[in-house]
Amino acid sequence: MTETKQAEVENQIVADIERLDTGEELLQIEEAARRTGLTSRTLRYYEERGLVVPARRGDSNYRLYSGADIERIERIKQLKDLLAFSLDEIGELLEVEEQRVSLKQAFKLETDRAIKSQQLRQAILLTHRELSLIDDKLHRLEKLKQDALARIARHQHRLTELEA
Amino acid sequence: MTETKQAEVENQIVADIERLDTGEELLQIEEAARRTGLTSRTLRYYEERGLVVPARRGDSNYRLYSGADIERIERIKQLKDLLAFSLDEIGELLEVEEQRVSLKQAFKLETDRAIKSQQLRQAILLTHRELSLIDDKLHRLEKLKQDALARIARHQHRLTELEA
DNA sequence: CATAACCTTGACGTTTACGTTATAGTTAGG
DNA sequence: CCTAACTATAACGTAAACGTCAAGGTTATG
Repeated sequence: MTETKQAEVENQIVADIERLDTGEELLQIEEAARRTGLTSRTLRYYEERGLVVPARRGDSNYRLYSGADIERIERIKQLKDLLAFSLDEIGELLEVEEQRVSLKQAFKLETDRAIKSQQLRQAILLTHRELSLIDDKLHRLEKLKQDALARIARHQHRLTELEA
Repeated sequence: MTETKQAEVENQIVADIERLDTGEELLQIEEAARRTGLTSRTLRYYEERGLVVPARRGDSNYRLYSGADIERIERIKQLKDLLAFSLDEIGELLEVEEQRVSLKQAFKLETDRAIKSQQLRQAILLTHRELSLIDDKLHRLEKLKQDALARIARHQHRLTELEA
C-alpha cells in the first residue's frame, strides 16, 4: 500500500482529534488553526494575550481546543476584521459576552423569580451595548455606501443625458 | 493689553491661513491636523507614504494643505476606521478614485460622444468596484447585528415567559 | 531684536500582531 | 526502534503606524 503524503496527513488529522469526558471532540493546535484559517502562532499569541485559553492540555501538554474555543476564535476574527477592533478592545467586548454567559449560568441555578428577571434584564442590557457598537459602525458604513451610490447615479444620469 | 496665551494661539491659527491664486484657503500642518483630528506626525507620515501630498509649500517650505487635501485626509480616516483597511489598501482605493477624477477631467475636454460615453461607463465601473467592497463588509456586519438581535429576542422571550 | 511658537528633516523608540528560528519533548507508522 | 510529523517554550525579527526627541530654520509679537 503506497500511501501518499496527502493520505498520511489526513491520518494525522484524524489522529488529532481527542475527546473530553463529555464526548466533545478536541483539536490540536494545527487543526484548530486550519479550521479557523489562522496560524498556530496566532493561536498561541491569543492565549498569551488571554483571549483564548484552550479547554485543556493533554497528557503530552499539547493544547486541546474545544468547540467553544473554536467559536470564540471565529468571534475574534469577526470582531477584528469587521469592526476593526484591536485585540485589547476585543478582549473587553468578549469579557462583556462572558459576563452574559456566566449570567446565564447563574440564571439557571437561580430560583427566585425576581432575581431571574433582573438577570435577564442585565443580559439584555449587555447585548444592547454590544449592538450599539455594531450599529454605529453600520450607520457610518451605510453613509459611505450612499456616497458611492450617489456618484454612480450622477454618472448614470449624465450618461443617459449624453445618449439622449 | 495683556493678551492671554489662548489669544496668541488663536492669532497664530488665523495667521496659519494663506491663500492660493484661486483664493482658496491653505492650512499649515498643525491646523490641518486639528481639523482632521489627527497629528502633524501622522500627516507627515501619510505624505511619506504618498497618500496625501499637500497642495504646495510656502516660501518658508511649510506644508500648505488645501481643502481638497483635507477632504482626502478625512477620506483616509473613513476608509481606515470604517473598513479596517491598511494604508496600503487605502492607497489602492484612492488611486481608483483618482482614476475616476482624472477620467472626469478627460471627460470634460472630450467632445466625441462615443468616447465620453465610454468614459462614463468606466467611471461607473470603478465606483461599482468600490461599492462592492463596502457592501461586502456591510453584509457581514449586518449578520453580526442579527446575531446580537437574536440573542436579545431570546432573552426577552424568556423574560416575558418568566413574568407571565 | 529677542523670544515664543510655529515649522523643517532626520532618526530612533514603541506598540501591535504576529513570523521565524532554535531547541527539545511527544506520538504514530513502517 | 527509528523517523517523520506533530507539539512545546523561548527568543529574536518584522511590518505597520505612528510617537518622540534633536537640531535647526521661520514668523509674529512685544
